[in-house]
Amino acid sequence: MQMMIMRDEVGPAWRWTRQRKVIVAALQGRTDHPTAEELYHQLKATEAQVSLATVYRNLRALVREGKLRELKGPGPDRFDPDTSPHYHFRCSRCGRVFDVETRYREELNRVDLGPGFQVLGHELVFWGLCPDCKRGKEGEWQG
Amino acid sequence: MQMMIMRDEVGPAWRWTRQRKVIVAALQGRTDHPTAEELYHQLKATEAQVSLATVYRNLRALVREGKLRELKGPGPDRFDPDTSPHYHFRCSRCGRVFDVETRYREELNRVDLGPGFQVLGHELVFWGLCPDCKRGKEGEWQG
DNA sequence: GTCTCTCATGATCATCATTTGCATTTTAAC
DNA sequence: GTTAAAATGCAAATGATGATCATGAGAGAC
Repeated sequence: MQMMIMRDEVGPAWRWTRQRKVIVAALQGRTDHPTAEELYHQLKATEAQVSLATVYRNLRALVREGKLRELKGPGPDRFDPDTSPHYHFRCSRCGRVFDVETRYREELNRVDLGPGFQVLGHELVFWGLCPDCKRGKEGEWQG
Repeated sequence: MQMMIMRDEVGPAWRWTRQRKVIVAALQGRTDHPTAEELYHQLKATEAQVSLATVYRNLRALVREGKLRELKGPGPDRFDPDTSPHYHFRCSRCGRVFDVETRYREELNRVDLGPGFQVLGHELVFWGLCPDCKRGKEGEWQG
């Protein structure tokens, strides 16, 4: 299911370049929230070379337009092509990020933090050990 | 209410140096989750000078020992002397971080993310406009 | 107090993630 | 095709943070 990314007209004209197509396609092709660097390496292996700066520039641009989510945390930023409301689990051992579902989204969206605070959204991140790392407790780190 | 920070004996001996006293006191004296740099500037103004490297070293050391919390996000890390369970609100405009309370902590601690996942904790961060920034929507950024 | 052994500090340099400047190439529109 | 604005690639610049290493300072033994 290849979801097209369109662009509402704001700011300078948007050009659908070869690099942008490749970057978006690569990101949408995986569900593991890669870093810019990881995406860059993937593309480098392809015939469709893209510079690291361009990967960063385009990922940030897409985030600015709300087409991607940017996940902060220890280590480099990760990017999530799924902008629908959902939460994440970060493995403390291998650093990988997984999607998770909970039933609290509606409630948390309505939280009142007191007078004067305008809440526009929230992030919920669980952390612990992922199945792989829990199983191989004494083993090696998996990238 | 000046809370003492003690240390359980693990690793090399802990020396209660002048710099450590000053850093901890400065951090506990504020509730606004400062960055290492902000803390450094505050101390620089004092007669009790401390190098930036030492500020970082000691903040990280205290985090490692669970005496402080480290808040990730856009911009440099912030530090919270309050390690009791609570959540945060980050102003998208000025970047400041505020403490918030919700009634979901117990429930969220018990969330089951599926077989194999060992959940050790979670972070919940709300974002939006703080009272100051909401009021002065067209004004300047406040640091 | 003072000796001494570690550990901590300060200053600088190194690194990692990311951004930016700029000359060159592409795209989208005519 | 021509053309102007926008995007790219590369390299150098940043910003936040960690590491190195010679020097300084706690803390316990005497």
